[in-house]
Amino acid sequence: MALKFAILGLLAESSQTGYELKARFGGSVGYFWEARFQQIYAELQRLQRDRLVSVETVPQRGKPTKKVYSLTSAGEAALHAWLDTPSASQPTREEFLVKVFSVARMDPRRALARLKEYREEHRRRLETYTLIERRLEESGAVSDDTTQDAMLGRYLALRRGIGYERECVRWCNWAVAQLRRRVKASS
Amino acid sequence: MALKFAILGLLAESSQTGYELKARFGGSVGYFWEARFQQIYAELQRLQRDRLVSVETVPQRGKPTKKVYSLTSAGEAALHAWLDTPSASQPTREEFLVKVFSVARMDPRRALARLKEYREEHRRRLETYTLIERRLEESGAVSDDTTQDAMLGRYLALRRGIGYERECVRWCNWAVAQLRRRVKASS
DNA sequence: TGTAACATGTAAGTCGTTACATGATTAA
DNA sequence: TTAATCATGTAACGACTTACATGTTACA
Repeated sequence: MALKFAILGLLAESSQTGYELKARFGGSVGYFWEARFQQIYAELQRLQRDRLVSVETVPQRGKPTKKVYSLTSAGEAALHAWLDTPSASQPTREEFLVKVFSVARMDPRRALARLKEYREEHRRRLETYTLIERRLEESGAVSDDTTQDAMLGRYLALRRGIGYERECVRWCNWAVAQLRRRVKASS
Repeated sequence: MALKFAILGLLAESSQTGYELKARFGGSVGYFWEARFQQIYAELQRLQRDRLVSVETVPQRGKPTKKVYSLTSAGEAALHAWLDTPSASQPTREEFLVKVFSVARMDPRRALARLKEYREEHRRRLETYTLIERRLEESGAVSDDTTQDAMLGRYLALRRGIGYERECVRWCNWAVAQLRRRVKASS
């Protein structure tokens, strides 16, 4: 469901091809809902079948012919209806935490290594997000006080991403300390 | 993949039936990987086929016959191998944040209502988790300083859950303030 | 008499991943 | 000539959801 509406949401901003949508996913909704080309193309076909988007085939010189998708009024209505529906609480799925759950079965040194890898991954994400935030702020589009209408969703989502990654790294630091004690105790 | 090893991890603690596993999922790994009965039963059949678990059929009086599953040595080896494999970074999937991304398309008042529902959901979860933590601490099994070996994974995961929900609620509060300004501006 | 807890499944369908497949243009 | 960017797909498979299906005992 979410992919469908992530696409409709992006098409509401501007008509574009599947290829362009894939690129837009990175740097926007993609932080919270990734998708591969195959999935996007398949979804676009379904959306077209259901008349939520329309297509225009545009031949190009020097490049392959592309299909530009646009939101139809039915698509806009569907998007609005979905946005205004309370979200059913969805299960959290964090593979790494499933591993953490069995950490007592591991050699503490190796567990520590895995945990540090995880921390690095999230440190990098945090860095990326804060960089994007800085650029947005410098461009004057957003700030804590005033945010351009069109940027609001992007900004709110970005701040959530930053908060999430920051908290994640903080937990990692604490967990690393917990495991270090165990390494000492076992040596 | 994760479900498979979540089950193996629980069976490593003690042999049990699919029905019991489902119950154990709540209050433990279930915070980070939920599963329905159907999925657990199906997975157990696959694990049995692959000799990672063994089964004993136990007739009961007063209750239906049950199948008690145990980890085999092959199952233990598979669990350890998985635990010690670096986790590939997995995509985040948060449906609500996909909605947030399109918030500029909504009436601010309605957006505020949806956001508050989301906040309530996470407030409740936070409350549940902190209650569980308090009970664990009172039982003497865990603390910031010393944690029983068998409890370590449970405790680390729980603290992650608490951190996540707390940060989520904090973001909601900030986002509510942002939207409130928009409601005022539009009235 | 009904419902909650115990106990286990099948079948159909959706969502997502991995692998396979094609082909043009541009810049190094 | 090699890689990157643009551009779009199919097919097989695995993970997960929803709906359907069955039967016992204990307790209110």
